[in-house]
Amino acid sequence: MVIFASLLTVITQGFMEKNKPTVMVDIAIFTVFEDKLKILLIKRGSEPFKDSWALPGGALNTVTDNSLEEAAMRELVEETGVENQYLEQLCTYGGPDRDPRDWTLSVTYFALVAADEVTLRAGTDTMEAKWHTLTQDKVEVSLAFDHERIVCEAISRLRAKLDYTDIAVHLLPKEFTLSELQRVYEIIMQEKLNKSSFRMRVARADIVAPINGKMRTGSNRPAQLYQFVKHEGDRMFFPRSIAWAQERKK
Amino acid sequence: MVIFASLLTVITQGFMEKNKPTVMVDIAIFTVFEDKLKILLIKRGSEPFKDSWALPGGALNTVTDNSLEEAAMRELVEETGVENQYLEQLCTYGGPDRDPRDWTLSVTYFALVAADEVTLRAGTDTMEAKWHTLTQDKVEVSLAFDHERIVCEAISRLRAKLDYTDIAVHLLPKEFTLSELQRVYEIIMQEKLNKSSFRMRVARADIVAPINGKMRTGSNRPAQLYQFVKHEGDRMFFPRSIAWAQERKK
DNA sequence: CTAATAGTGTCTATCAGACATTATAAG
DNA sequence: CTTATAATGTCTGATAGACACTATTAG
Repeated sequence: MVIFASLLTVITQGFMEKNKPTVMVDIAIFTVFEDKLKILLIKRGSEPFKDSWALPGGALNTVTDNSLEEAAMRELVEETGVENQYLEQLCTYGGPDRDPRDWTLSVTYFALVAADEVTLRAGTDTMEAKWHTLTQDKVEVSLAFDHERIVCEAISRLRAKLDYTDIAVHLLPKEFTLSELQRVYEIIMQEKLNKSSFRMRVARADIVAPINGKMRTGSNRPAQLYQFVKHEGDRMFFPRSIAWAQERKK
Repeated sequence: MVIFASLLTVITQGFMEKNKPTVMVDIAIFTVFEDKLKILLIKRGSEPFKDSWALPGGALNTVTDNSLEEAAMRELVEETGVENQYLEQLCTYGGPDRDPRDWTLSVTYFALVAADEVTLRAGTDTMEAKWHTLTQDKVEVSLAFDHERIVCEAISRLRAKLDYTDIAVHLLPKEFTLSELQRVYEIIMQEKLNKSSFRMRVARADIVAPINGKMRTGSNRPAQLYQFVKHEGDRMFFPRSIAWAQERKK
């Protein structure tokens, strides 16, 4: 009986090994321009979900990919043409019904790119890549698979991290003013922030440095240009969180 | 024996199929007792890493598992005998060298259980489950695969979330005193916390409620017993983070 | 009484937010 | 001059941390 049971186990495991899930790597790539948070989507050229929009991604290939991060970075560079961008693992989703073809597992990432450095991959015969505006955390088009949920999760993470880290600098060009940085925070947080508080916090966090003598000119007082200063762990911890403070207002 | 051999062939062929990785679900299960943070480890009964300790886990079964979460929860219940514990996805690791047998992908979770509710699975012939004390974020035994890295990541996440959420209540029995709750925080944060500040924050967060009339007695002033109050989203956001405050001291 | 732990009160430094004020450009 | 935006200053309320203090049990 014991032998029979263990045999069953082996058989089951045998089937299981054969029935591995298909593993995908999908990325939510964000940028900010036109005063809006944007996400990069790909129009699907084939079934399932033909003509729907989806997150850039692809199947993991164990022969060519040496890590998940590498697979994600490859996809990111392929789509945006930009290397060394901010990339962070998000969540992993799995289930039998995510894709009608198979039990699939998606390891999702989220990436931040500066709009001015991106050159979208030329639209091929079947695939079209396009920035979509996020309004109330949603795009206007319907998304393939469970990608809508992934987008929500990605925005939620982005907003959470914005509150206690410096990652917003990755959305800006190499040189930027503090007002521009604050504007990015406001666009993503969907809240107006206090100028002096914001500046004090940014100064304390020590993540930007003025570029001596360089100013952004216009028909008003010129603004000091800053650049991002790399930090080990590149985190800036705010002593109080912006989100909490705003929570208190209600 | 012949049956075994042919089954092995099937298994091997399964591995080769379509360049898919083998998918594992591993869990870092924490508890607190004896004034120490503990993690549940399993002694491996077979190669590779025979006799090393590893995180509880197993291969994802696409035939029986309907989601990753379900697979993780099954593993958690199997090991601890406790249902409905705190379970959260951690990270996903993948690479060709994590396991000598195959390109593997581990979806890792972390779980919190109350020590008094756990009954460790009876040790079978080959597997032994045991709580290991974490000292300086390390166990005294060597871990299989890249599980040491996963444990580090899990502790780091636990500590981070402790700072702005209420998850520590999941490490305590159903009834507890505020001093006990504070002690759990101190054990994990490895810092002594201020009593009045801690109590004010806990009170404001509104996540525990006194159990009317119930007191813990001893050879000192009796302490009010509290119970956990479920909250939607079950998060308590501290207006200032404990960690930051302590960062400032240096 | 003492010992031990529970629980509260007071003071201080710090910080976010609100709002005002000054600075510097173009036209 | 006006307009626009940059940048700084001032005041207030909230709060974490330090530390002292009171409360309540057992023995």
